[in-house]
Parts: sequence; C-alpha cells; structure tokens
Amino acid sequence: MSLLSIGRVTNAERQMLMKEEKINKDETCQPGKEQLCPVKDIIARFGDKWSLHTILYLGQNQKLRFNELKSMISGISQRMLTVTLRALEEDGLVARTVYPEIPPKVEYALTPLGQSLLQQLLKLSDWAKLNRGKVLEARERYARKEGHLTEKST
Amino acid sequence: MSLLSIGRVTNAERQMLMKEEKINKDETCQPGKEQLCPVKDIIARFGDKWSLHTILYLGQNQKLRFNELKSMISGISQRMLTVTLRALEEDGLVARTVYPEIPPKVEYALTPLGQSLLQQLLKLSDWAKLNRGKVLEARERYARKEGHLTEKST
DNA sequence: CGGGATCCCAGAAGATACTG
DNA sequence: CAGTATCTTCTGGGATCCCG
Repeated sequence: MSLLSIGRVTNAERQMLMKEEKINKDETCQPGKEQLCPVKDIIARFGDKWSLHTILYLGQNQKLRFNELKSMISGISQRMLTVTLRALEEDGLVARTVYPEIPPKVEYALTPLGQSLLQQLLKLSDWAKLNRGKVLEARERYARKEGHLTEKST
Repeated sequence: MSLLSIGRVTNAERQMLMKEEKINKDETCQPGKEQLCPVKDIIARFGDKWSLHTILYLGQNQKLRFNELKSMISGISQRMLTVTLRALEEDGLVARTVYPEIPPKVEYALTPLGQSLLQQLLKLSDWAKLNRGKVLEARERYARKEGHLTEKST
C-alpha cells in the first residue's frame, strides 16, 4: 500500500476502477483502467491548477529557488507549490537540488524529460493561441443562443 | 454575501465573468488572472475527468448519440456526460444536433475545431506513449527514495 | 430518450502556525 | 529559507428524482 498511497495518482479513479471492470482493449482511452491511457496520465500531470505555470516558469529560467517560484506564480500558496513541485519531481520532470546551507537553499529545474514535455506544451500553446479566437466566438455564440432560449432574467 | 443564491448557480456566473474578461497579451502565462493564458484555458477544456474521453470517442465515430456515448465511456453518469458535452459545445468543439422526434434523438459530433484539437491531443498522446516508461521509472525511483527516508512503517 | 434540478460528499486547494 | 502539519473552505462530480 505504500506505493499506492503516495497519492497524486488521482484516488478518485481508483474508486472508479473498483466498480467498473469491463475493459476493452481498444487503442483509445479505456476508462476503468488504472492508467487509462498514457495521455490521460500525462495530462493529469499538468492539467491541475498549478503545474502548468510551474513548468512554464521553470522553462523560462534554468533554475529557480522555492521563493522565486512562489513570487512568480502569484496566488499560489507555499503548500500548493510544494505539492506541485513534489509531483513534478516524482514524475521526473523537475529536479530538486538541496544546498545544505544555513539558511537552506533549494533550486528547481526542469529535467530533460521535463523540457521535452515543455516543448509539447508550447506546441499546444501555439494551437491555443491560434484557435482562441474561434473558441471565444463559439462561447459568445453559445451565450447568446442560451440567452434567447431562457430569456427569463434581463 | 451569498444570501439566497448559493449552490451551483454561482458557478455558472463565475464562468460568465471569465468569458467577459479577455486579456493577456503576454506570451507566457500570467497568473493572477482568471484565465491565465490560452493554454491554460484550452487545457481546462480537456483536463477534467471526462472531456478527454468524450473527445476521443467522438473522434473515432463521426456521430454518436447520447446513450451511445454514455455506454462507451464506462463510469460516466448522465449528468457528467451532459455537463461535459455542454462545455465542449459551448467552446465550439462539439456540435449538437437535435432531431425533434419522439422519442428524442440527439447526435453529437466533433466540429472542425474539435477535430483540430483532437489532432493535438493525439500528438500529446504520442509523446505520452513515448515517455511513459521514463515517467514510471522516475516514480519508482522516487518511491524508493522516499521509502528509505521514512522507513518507519513496514 | 435525453436531459434538468437537487442533494450530498470526498478530495482539492486555501489559510495559518510551527520548525530545522 | 523552505518547507511540514493542521484546520477550514470550496468544488467537482456521483446519486437520485423528475420532466417533455
């Protein structure tokens, strides 16, 4: 249970897999599987609230200390930064270097694997920038459509 | 503050605010803002529990009815499927076609924009498949390191 | 059949205090 | 400085009932 309890790996999904046992062997994501598919697994690594920011900032700076990151990622709490960094470190995306000094000094940096992921995220970013307009349009369109359908409050 | 309208209504309103507020001219993610950067915004669209599955299944089948999707995505509840589909529809990634019949018939399909996103997700999937081994290794390594540091129980 | 509206809970995230 | 521990709050999403 030591391996399982290290958390991070969405515990919610373990519940799910408890009750769902029918699994096909399709190429696509099959829910009910521990690691549904690699994508889902990887997405979970930066899909949370802070990981993406952490990765991007570490991508721009070779090294960053804990409080440097904390001040860059405005709004993050020390706890969440710790949790986020631990998760990234656990997956080998971020390297943590401790300098046994007083006061303590800890530096974080992307590993090669982390930089590799960063590249993918940047590609995704390109797509996002390219298509943000369309998405925003769609949202407005949807909002208006909703509006005239449920014109209760105005 | 919240005298009468608690619950999920406030949720919808918060999203409305997010939509109105369009900002961010920096290339990188600027935290502290509601919708940090396009990437974050896009990731939020498939980073949740069910959107990815929905997109992938819709990617494999040109059209799918509500209950077809529901049975394919094992574990999903009708509510979450509805919510997920609505969100995707709102962003213009999924098209919803209602046939005014009895009993009702509704078909869902990826829009061109949705298919475009699907391509990105598949690329991400490639990266994930390619690097999953490394990630798993890193996790084991981390688990062992943790183990000998806190070898208190078992 | 395809949802909408409610209720409710576990787990995620925030705030605060303490420590090596 | 860089955390850890603890408490509280918030929110995603599951279960259920109902409706056109």
